[in-house]
Amino acid sequence: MRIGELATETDVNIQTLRYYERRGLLTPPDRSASGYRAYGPDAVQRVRFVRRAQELGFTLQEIGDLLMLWKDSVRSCHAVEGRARAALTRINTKITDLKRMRSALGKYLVACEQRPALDECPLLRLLGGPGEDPS
Amino acid sequence: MRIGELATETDVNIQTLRYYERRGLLTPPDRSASGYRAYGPDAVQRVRFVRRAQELGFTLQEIGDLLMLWKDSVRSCHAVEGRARAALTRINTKITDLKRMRSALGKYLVACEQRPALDECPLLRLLGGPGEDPS
DNA sequence: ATAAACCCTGTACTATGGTACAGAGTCAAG
DNA sequence: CTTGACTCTGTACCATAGTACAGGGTTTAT
Repeated sequence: MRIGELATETDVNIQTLRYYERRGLLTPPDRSASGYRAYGPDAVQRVRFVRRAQELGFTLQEIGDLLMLWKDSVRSCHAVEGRARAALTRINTKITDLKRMRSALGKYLVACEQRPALDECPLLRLLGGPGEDPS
Repeated sequence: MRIGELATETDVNIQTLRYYERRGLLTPPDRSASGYRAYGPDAVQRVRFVRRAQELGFTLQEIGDLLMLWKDSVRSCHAVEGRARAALTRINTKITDLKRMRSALGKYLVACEQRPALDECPLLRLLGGPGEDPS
């Protein structure tokens, strides 16, 4: 299997596959006599692993760690759990931040909709104004 | 007021202030005879506006737009509302994505904790496994 | 008058996750 | 046997939001 087929199969850009290899996420495959990458069928599995892990919120760095840990699979469960917990914490933090943003922004939008006066934008006012207008 | 004082006052890095100026978020201030930026007191207000807007989830691009719109403040309320709505939509999308990640990851972690068997990590198993490494 | 502290521009680098392009070599079909 | 599709490496570039540094000039206090 050459890189183009792997790309089609996994729906991942060729450049991205080579990028993953550089990042250490894909094991450098055997090469044909002319230097073409020759992937075994496992490669598809591996690429999908990477994409699934990304969907779970792991960074490429963490995914690399995960793959390292996979090598001594039996003893690494604890370490993997740690990574997952770190990802979860990060996700929770982001959700909290975003919710805070959302509620603040939501308030401003309500003010905008109610249009208490016609002459100024409540959103800009509530932001304090960029300088000409002391809030 | 020179740039260092503005930086201290707003708790924003000097480099960042110059970056904001390049991005068009800060009006280029007057210069002293020797070329030093000389800010008026409004500059503090302006920098704080930028930071507050960032906290609401606006990108620097959008903040730039907001500042443009501010110029014709009366007629721009609608346009501002549009930006805010875009930011809100983006925030909601992110929250949804993150919640999906969190619930998936949470399931795996539960499996990890319950440790149904001692010999393999459920998290890696549930990810499908990275493919047996031929190395 | 000299040293510390400050400021200037321009450029390059950080992290994150890729994408694009140049210029060369290789493979398969007509 | 040539054309088109594919692949190779290396390098540069995209967005985002900055940060750092080199190599100068300026201001201020002693």
